[in-house]
Amino acid sequence: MKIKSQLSNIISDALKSANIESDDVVISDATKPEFGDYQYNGVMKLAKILKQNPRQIATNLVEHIDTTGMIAKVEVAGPGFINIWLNDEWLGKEATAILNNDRVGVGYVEIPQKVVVDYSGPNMAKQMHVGHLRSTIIGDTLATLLEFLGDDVIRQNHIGDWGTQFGMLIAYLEEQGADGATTELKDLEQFYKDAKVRFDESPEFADKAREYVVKIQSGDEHCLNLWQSFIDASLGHCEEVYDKLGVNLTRDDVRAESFYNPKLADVIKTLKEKNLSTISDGAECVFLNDSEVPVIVQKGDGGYLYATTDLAALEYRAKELKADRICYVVDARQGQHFKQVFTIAKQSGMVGENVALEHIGFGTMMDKGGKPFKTRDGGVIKLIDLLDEAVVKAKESIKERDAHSEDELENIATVVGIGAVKYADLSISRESNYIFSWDKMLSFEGNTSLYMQYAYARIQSILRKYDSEIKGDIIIGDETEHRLAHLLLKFEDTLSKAATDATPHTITSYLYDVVTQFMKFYELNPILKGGIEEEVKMSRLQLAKLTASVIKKGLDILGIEVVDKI
RNA sequence: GCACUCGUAGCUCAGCUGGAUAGAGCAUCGCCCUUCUAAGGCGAGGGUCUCAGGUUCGAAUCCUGACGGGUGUACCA
Repeated sequence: MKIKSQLSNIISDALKSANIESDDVVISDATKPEFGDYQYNGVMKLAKILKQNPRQIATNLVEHIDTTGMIAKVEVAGPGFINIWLNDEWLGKEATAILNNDRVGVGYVEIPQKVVVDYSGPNMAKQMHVGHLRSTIIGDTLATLLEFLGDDVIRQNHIGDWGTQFGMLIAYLEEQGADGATTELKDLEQFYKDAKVRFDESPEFADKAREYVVKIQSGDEHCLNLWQSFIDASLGHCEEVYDKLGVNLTRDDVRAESFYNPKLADVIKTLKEKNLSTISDGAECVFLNDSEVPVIVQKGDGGYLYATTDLAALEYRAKELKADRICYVVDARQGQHFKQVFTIAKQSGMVGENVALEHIGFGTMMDKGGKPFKTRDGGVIKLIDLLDEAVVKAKESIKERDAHSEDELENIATVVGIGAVKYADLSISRESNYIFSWDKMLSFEGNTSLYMQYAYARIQSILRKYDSEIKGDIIIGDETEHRLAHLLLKFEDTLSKAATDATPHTITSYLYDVVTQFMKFYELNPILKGGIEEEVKMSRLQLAKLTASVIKKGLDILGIEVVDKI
C-alpha cells in the first residue's frame, strides 16, 4: 500500500480544484500523534510565491480536500500546516484486504531495474573474519529487498582469488600433499601462517612460490589445478559461514578476480585510446581533476591493480549483464577508490551515462573501547567462531526461561543467536562505525531481534490457544488499533525507502515501531479473555495475525528467522 | 598538506530531500504479574543537537569557518 503517494494525489487534486499552482506534493509523517497521521507542509512555500497569507491558502485548500475515502479529517494548524487523519473504516478495510496476502500488501516497483549487488567478497587466502560480516549481510538484505520489490537482481561475489600470495599457498599445498592439505585447510589462517614461515625460512621454497605465481598467470595446468583445489576448499569455508548466516550466495554468484584477468589488457587499451591515461614514473596512470595523486592502472612491471580489475568488472556488469544500477557493498574506507573508478568508467564509456553506480559504504565494527574489533591477543576474530559463540550465549539465556526439549532449545538458540548478530548490525545506520557488544545484542531488550521474535512468538501462542477458524474483518476500535493498523499498512512505504537509500536500518526501526505498538495494543485490548464480543475478538485476532505476518516478512527480508515458541 | 566522514541525554543510537514542545533503548527512580509468554507495559528525571557566523517566516537538518575524533592519500586489495 503506497499511502504517501495516494495522499499526495488527493492533495494535488485539491490544489488543482482550488486553482493553486504547485509542482510536487510532499507528504510527511506527522511529528506527533496530536497532529494526526500525516501532514502537508507545502502551503508555507506556496504562500511565499503567491504572496498570500499561508493560513488563508491552507483554509481554502482544506475545503477542497476529499475526505470521503481514506482521509477522515484535515485541519489547519500553526502557521499553515495541514494535518491529516486517516479514516478508521478505510484502515480496517485495507488491513482486512491484505490478511491473506502473502506479500502483506506490498506491491511491485513501477519500473523494474536490473540491479547488480556486489557483496561479501572474501579473500580466498584467509578465513572469513568479522570484517566480512557487514558486507555480507547488508548486501544480502539489499539483494533480497530489491528482489522482493520486483527488481531483477544479480548477486555478485567478487572473491579475491588472484595475486602473489597464491603462489606461496599452492607451493605449500603441493609440499603438504593433497591428503594432508585437506585437513590442514580446515584452518586457513594457520595454513597461511605455516606457508609464510616456510617462505621466510627456505629460499628454495620462496623461489618456487614466485615461480608458481608466474605459472598460474601463464596457464600452467599443474599449477592451475593446485590453485583450483585450493580455491574450492577455501570457498567451502565461506559456504559454511553463508549457511550458518542464512545468506543466499551460491557458487553461481561467484565472479572472482581471476574471472576479469583476461579482460585487463583491454581495459588499459580503452583508457589509452580515450587518452585518459598517461605514463608517470613508469606506471600507467589516470589523473583525475588535476589531482596530484593518480589512479594507477598498470604497474611499472606490467602488473595490474585492483582499480583495473574493478574497471573490468564495471564494464562487464554494464555491458554484458546490462545492469541499470550497480551497488557495491564495501567498507566506507574505500570511498575514494570507488569515486575514482566510477568516474573513469563513465568518462571512458565502459559504463553508460544512465547506469547508476553506487558505493554502499559501511563503517567499521569496533570494540567497547572504540578500537577495531579483535580477539584478546589482537588477532582477527573468525566469523564462524563469532557465530558459534552467539548461539552458545543465546542458549544459555534461553535455558533459564522455560522447559524446552533439547532439539527445541538448539533450534531456538540458533535462530535467536544468529538473528541477534545480524539484527545488531542491520539496525545501525550503515555509514557510521558501530560498537559491537555481546551484552547489548543478547540483552534481548529494546530494539533487538529478540524483541521482535518474542512478540511474534506471543502472537503465535494466542493463535494456538484460539484453535478454531479466525474469520471476519478488522474493525478499528480505538487509538491503539488505529495506529497499529496504520503502521502495518506503511510496510510498503518503508520498504521503498529502504530500497532507494539502501538502508536496512529503516526496516528495523519500522519493525520496532510495529512491535512496540502491538505491545501497547495487546496490554490495553485483551483478545481471548472473557466478556469480549465475538466480532471484536475476531477483529483483534486478525490484527494480531496481520502483525505477525508483517514481523515475519520484515525479518525475512533482513534474513532473520522466527520461531513459534520461545 | 589535501580529501572524505562523524560530532545529538551518563552510555548506545534514531531523526538530516528545512517545519510545531528534538525521539528511542540501556542505566537511575517509581508503579503494574490469581489476568492471552513480565525477555512485557505505564510513568519520572536526564539536552546550549561541539562551537561561531550565514541563508530562511522557520535550522539538529542547508552553506561557510573553527575545534575535536575517525579514515584515505603513487605502483597491496
